[in-house]
Amino acid sequence: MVPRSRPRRSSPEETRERLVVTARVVFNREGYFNTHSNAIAREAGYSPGTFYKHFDDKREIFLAAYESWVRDEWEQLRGELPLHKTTKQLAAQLAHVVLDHHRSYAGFRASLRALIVTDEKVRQFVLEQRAGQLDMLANMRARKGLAKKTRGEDWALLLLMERVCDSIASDEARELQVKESELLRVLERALEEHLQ
Amino acid sequence: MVPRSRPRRSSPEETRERLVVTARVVFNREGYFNTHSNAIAREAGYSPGTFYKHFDDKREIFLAAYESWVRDEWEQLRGELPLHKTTKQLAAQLAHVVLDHHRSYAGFRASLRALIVTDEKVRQFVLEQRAGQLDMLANMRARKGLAKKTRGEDWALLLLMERVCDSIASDEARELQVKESELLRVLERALEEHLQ
Amino acid sequence: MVPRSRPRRSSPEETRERLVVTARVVFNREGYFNTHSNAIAREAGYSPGTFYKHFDDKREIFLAAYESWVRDEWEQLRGELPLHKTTKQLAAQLAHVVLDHHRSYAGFRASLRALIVTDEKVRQFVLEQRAGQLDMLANMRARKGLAKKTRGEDWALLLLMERVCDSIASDEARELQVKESELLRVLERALEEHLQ
Amino acid sequence: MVPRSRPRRSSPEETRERLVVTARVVFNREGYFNTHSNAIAREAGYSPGTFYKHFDDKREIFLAAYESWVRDEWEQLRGELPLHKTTKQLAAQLAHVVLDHHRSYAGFRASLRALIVTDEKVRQFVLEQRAGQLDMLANMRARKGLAKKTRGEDWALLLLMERVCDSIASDEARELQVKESELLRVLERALEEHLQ
DNA sequence: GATGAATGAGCATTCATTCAT
DNA sequence: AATGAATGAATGCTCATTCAT
Repeated sequence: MVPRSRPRRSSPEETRERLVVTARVVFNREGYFNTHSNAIAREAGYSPGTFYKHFDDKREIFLAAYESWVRDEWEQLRGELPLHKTTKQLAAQLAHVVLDHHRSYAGFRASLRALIVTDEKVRQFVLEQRAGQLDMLANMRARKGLAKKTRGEDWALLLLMERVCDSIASDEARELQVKESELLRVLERALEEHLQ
Repeated sequence: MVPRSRPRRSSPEETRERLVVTARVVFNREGYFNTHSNAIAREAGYSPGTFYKHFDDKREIFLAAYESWVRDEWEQLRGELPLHKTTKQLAAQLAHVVLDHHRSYAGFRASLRALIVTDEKVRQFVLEQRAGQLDMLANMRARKGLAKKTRGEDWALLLLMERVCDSIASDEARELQVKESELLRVLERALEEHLQ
Repeated sequence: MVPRSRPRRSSPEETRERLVVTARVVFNREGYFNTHSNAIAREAGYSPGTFYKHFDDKREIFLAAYESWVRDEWEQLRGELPLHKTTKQLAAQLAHVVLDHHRSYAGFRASLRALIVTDEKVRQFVLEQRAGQLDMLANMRARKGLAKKTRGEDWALLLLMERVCDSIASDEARELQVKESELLRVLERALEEHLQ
Repeated sequence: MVPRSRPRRSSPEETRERLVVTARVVFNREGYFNTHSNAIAREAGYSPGTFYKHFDDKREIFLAAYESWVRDEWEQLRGELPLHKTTKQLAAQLAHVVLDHHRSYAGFRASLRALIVTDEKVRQFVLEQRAGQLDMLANMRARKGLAKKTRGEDWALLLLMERVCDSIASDEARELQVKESELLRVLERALEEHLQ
């Protein structure tokens, strides 16, 4: 809530970046529908006017925040891929990276799901990301000469990972007395089987 | 959009029921955050005042609508359980029932996910439903003398079903060129394995 | 500034009328661009929401106020026409009626002139009123069997009346040490000549 | 809309002049209330800061623009006075010059009328201009030994000219199917009679 | 002299909720 | 039981103006 210290005057790019970073935090904490453009600006240390210099509306900064989050995740995933030898290790690492990301963005992701239904632009944007993930998975298996899977099997794997990670990240699992370790093992096994 | 015809005066129960049924439709169509309490009242053929005679606020009718939807689903699931002999048939039927429900409530469910994060009451309510589902699954396996599974495995199965059905129901899968039949087969296989 | 007393609940028509009457007063006093929709509502004794129940925006109530003013003027003019015998008397009366109206709406009229340029809807609306006035003038002369005048001469007469009345009504004339009586005499003479 | 090319640094007088010239154009095109100070600066090729180095506020540059326009008109009128012999020719020329000016500033003038009511400084400034016009007219007749007219008659003449020219310049007359030539003839006749 | 990022008071508008009828 | 006019706090957004560079 306390305005971050910042230089009194900076480049538009820095300002925009600061706003996006703050938006990630605020959307995640409060949800899209409880977050007001003025609140993002204030928490980033700016006034309402500055927000509207950089974004037409709340939806626009939400998409920017989503993009920035997806970019982060992909970068980390790409970083992990070449590092590990055994399928088992790779599966464990991938599950770990994805879970880590979901942990930071559980609240953000919940709003995302609601927006997809309502907002055509968000829907399109997310679909593109998803298509990219599907293709990456297929390529990975192809490059490594692994067993064929249908696109449906790939998609179901991604959905399982997404939903299980959301469940852990949002504390839902814990409150249902479900052990995180059991869930992670399910994920790792599913990944392993897929990458065999 | 057109107000339904209704008797000018009726019992409180009928009025409440009419409002809940309308709310299911409207929330599903527009999402929670785009639905205005006056709009529900109007579409049900009542005035705003009547709405607030029956519900303290918008959240309350949302929960009532959710409850009514869950009740419907359970009734149908319970109806299917005794009817089928082979595990395979049962798995197929369960997947079918769940998918059917998700199809009618894709929009509703998206709002639900966003509300869970924001609204403690909604969160509690949903958690109770989920706990019930988990227990039912464990009981089912126990009654039939099936192989033991961890609670984590059960929960992962429910999450997979939920998320896959949402993906089909919201057209997400189709737009990603994923075949519904492939997804359904994944679901059925997972269910079968679980109920063996 | 003090909210007018009003029944706690009344018909939409009465509310709308009260808002329009207040708008006439406020627009006239403050000018269109200094008048805020909330201020109209407040001064009429209502809240902001009530304003937007009846009007989409400020422009809409401005047009309603203009229409109501024009209607008043026409009614009074029509009332005068049959009453007077000599052309001289008629001319004096018409000048008097028009001046009276301009006196109450000097401020309103100034905004009107600015809006005509900017706002196409206002422009169209005013043009229709003006066309009506021109036709009325021609008809009047025709019915009384008076000397023919060109449409340009008619229009120039109306413009003279309008502008002179505005000048008196806004105190502009007085501040330029121009005697109101001299201006009125010019008007009456121009009218007389026209109606001869 | 395109910023004019200009030297990176210039004298304060040149900068101010450039801003005023741009302001005339923009105010005329968009109206006072739709013109933003930043837009004037940008269109003149300067930044907002520079604007406020030269003008305390928007009103000040509006007055400067008005003054510059009045100065132009007077210069042209003074240029015409000595050139023509017959009263008829003079009347025609004066009408022509005034109409020409109104044609370029129809939009500007509409805002002016609205501001006069609201803004005391504008009101005073305009009144001074008007007083000057009245005096010039009286002097003209005196110098030429023409028939006496009351100040009211003079003022009515100026108002007629102003309003008729506005009506032509703003296309109002044309849209009412009033012929420009008929209006001009009315003006010329009124002027002639006045200068006889 | 010029910049332009930043400001923030202020206005337009919405919608969940109330209460007199 | 039902009405629906009215509410008003809350939010989105603008734009004249400032000031550190």
